[in-house]
Amino acid sequence: MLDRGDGAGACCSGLLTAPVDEAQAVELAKVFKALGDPVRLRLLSMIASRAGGEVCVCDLTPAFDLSQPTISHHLKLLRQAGLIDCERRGTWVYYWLVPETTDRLAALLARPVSEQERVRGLVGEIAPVGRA
Amino acid sequence: MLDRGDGAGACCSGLLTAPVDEAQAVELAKVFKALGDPVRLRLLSMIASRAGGEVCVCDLTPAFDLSQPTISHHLKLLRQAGLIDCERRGTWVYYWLVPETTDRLAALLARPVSEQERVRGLVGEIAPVGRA
DNA sequence: TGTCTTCATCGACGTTTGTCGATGCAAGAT
DNA sequence: ATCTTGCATCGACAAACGTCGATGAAGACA
Repeated sequence: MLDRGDGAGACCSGLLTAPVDEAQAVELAKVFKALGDPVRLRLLSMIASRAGGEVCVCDLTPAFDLSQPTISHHLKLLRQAGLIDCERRGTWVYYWLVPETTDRLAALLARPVSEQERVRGLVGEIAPVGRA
Repeated sequence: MLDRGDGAGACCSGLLTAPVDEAQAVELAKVFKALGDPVRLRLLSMIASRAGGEVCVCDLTPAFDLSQPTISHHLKLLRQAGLIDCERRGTWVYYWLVPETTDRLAALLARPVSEQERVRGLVGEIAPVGRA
């Protein structure tokens, strides 16, 4: 999932600049679908914003008015989408963000700078990327 | 939906830097859920990547192996999520992207630059934002 | 060994979703 | 006025989803 092995092709093309093919859309939809639930969004946000970068499940579960199996189920979906990963250490299980996945989503939703200029007006604020 | 009227508060906080509250998560989940379907992703991509910025429904429907009411239903969901908008001109209906919504999603999924440096190694490539 | 705690999996249930055919509505064409 | 075309809405149905209680598995501890 979220294969980045196709070089500069589909990986970096962006959702908004060229039509995505069906296979790509199926893979992408899985990740967006994982984000399409309030509980999972809050879980991801809690995990990602954690200071140490890790959260124990025992700290996540009591934050919701849901049963423990339900939280476990949502964490599984987030993990299958490649958004988080986990590890068992002794009695507890710790989850952390996979930033590469959210980075890729952000890049897919971002428009080229040249297109943003048409709406906003902050061209001079951004230094040219690449060669200075 | 996607109200930006709360100043610099929830609008720009970012999903990954601080835990989102429940109301915010509910609103955001609607948008991500709209993206969580391969057909809708392809529709959005086809609309957004269109040269003139607009697409007639009559150009979208034959691109899928689905019935016309189904395409119409998906377009409605995308519109309710604030991702696209439409207008009837004579016989035809034209759809276009609402870039503010995708911009906001991209910003929500983006990490602060300082955090990206820990993973990648291109600190010197990026000029400091704000004061030079 | 046995017990306790933490978390995942299972089976079930009601709700939501994606899809279809049938129908309705708006706007041009005849 | 009538027909035709383009698109939305309606009603129905199977599949997927979110949730729960019950159960299972892994590890700590006595």
